[in-house]
Amino acid sequence: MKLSELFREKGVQEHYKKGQHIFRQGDENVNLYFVQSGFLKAYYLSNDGKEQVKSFITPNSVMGSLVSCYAKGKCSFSLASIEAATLIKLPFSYLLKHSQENLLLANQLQSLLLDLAMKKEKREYEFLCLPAEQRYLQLQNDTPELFTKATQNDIAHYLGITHVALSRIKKRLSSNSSAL
Amino acid sequence: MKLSELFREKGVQEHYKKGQHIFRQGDENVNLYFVQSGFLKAYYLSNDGKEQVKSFITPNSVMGSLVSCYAKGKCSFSLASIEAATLIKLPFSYLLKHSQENLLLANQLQSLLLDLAMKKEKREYEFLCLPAEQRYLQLQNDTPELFTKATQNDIAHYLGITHVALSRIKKRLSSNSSAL
DNA sequence: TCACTTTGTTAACCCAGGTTAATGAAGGAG
DNA sequence: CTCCTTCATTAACCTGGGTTAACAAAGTGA
Repeated sequence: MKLSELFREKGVQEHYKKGQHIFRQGDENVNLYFVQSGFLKAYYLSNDGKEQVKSFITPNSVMGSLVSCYAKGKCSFSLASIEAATLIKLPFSYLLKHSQENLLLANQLQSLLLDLAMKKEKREYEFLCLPAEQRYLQLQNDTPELFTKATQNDIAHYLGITHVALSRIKKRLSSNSSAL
Repeated sequence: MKLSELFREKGVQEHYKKGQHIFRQGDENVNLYFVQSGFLKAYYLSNDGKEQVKSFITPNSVMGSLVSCYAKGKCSFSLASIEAATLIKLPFSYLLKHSQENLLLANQLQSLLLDLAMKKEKREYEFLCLPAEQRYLQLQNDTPELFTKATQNDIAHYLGITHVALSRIKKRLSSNSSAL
């Protein structure tokens, strides 16, 4: 059995309107979600009530709170749709159980996790080694489609800055490039 | 077969002196390392030659460059010992191959990856949502033993700041606490 | 149509942290 | 012991980004 089959056969399709939440920080949510269509953002609310964007989620990816799914904690972030979305919901335990008796599935979960780990490693690198301006350029390069869907505010919070700082960066970049 | 057995039976023990490198950024290194003893740091050299610490590695953990092991790229960071260390080296492909036919091993690799993913998620959260001072306090809380082994410089670079800024933070904290 | 909300830009002011450099303490190596 | 290197602290100066607020543009709804 393949992962996609498991989602198709055992998962439940759900529709979300723009701006709706799939789950909220503090919830217990033990599901994985496969994104069929739409556009999501995962974000943290910090202690002082400020929003910081953990990641944007595009179609054909799998999303969920590992801490809640796997470590039986509460979701450390919220998941909401930026664009009307269709998801397939599947309890993580279901996948875990099947992966304990099905090698193909176990290996698919493995490569999912390996890809996730490498993505997170990249983000860690960017926060450690690149200034905000460079992170902005990287993002433009890596996922240009994001700029048509997310607000400047969300993009800034993904980069770890405010929308005011992002606006300044854009101005700086445009004046530099025109000066060349 | 368990993961620990695989390391014990198929791995090669290696000894490193303080300050020695296990691999360097740009190398191809397809091994996983199990840390028997010692203390390591993984660090990036950014374009302008500055060092940033990706992570500290304590005994009983497994370390390696996923990008090099799994994605067949070059190591994106260097791995060096801070304290004399004994490691067991095992090609990642070996683990991957066996995990494709051995469920127990596949599930152990899985939980290794899940733990890694959660650790990285925590770090991402800290960079996004916490100021340097808070990150410092967290680190003190999470791994106090680190402060006896790593230099202020390494700790600062792990926090994403310079050792000068770290010194200022410490001063700020000590004067605040004495004022209470 | 007009009112209201959301979004993006810009300015003014402030502060945390970067940079550079001086100083001192600690620890080898000879 | 002396020299030299590594490590930590501190000061002076500068800059990028946070904060607040004003303003304009673009939706959105009644």
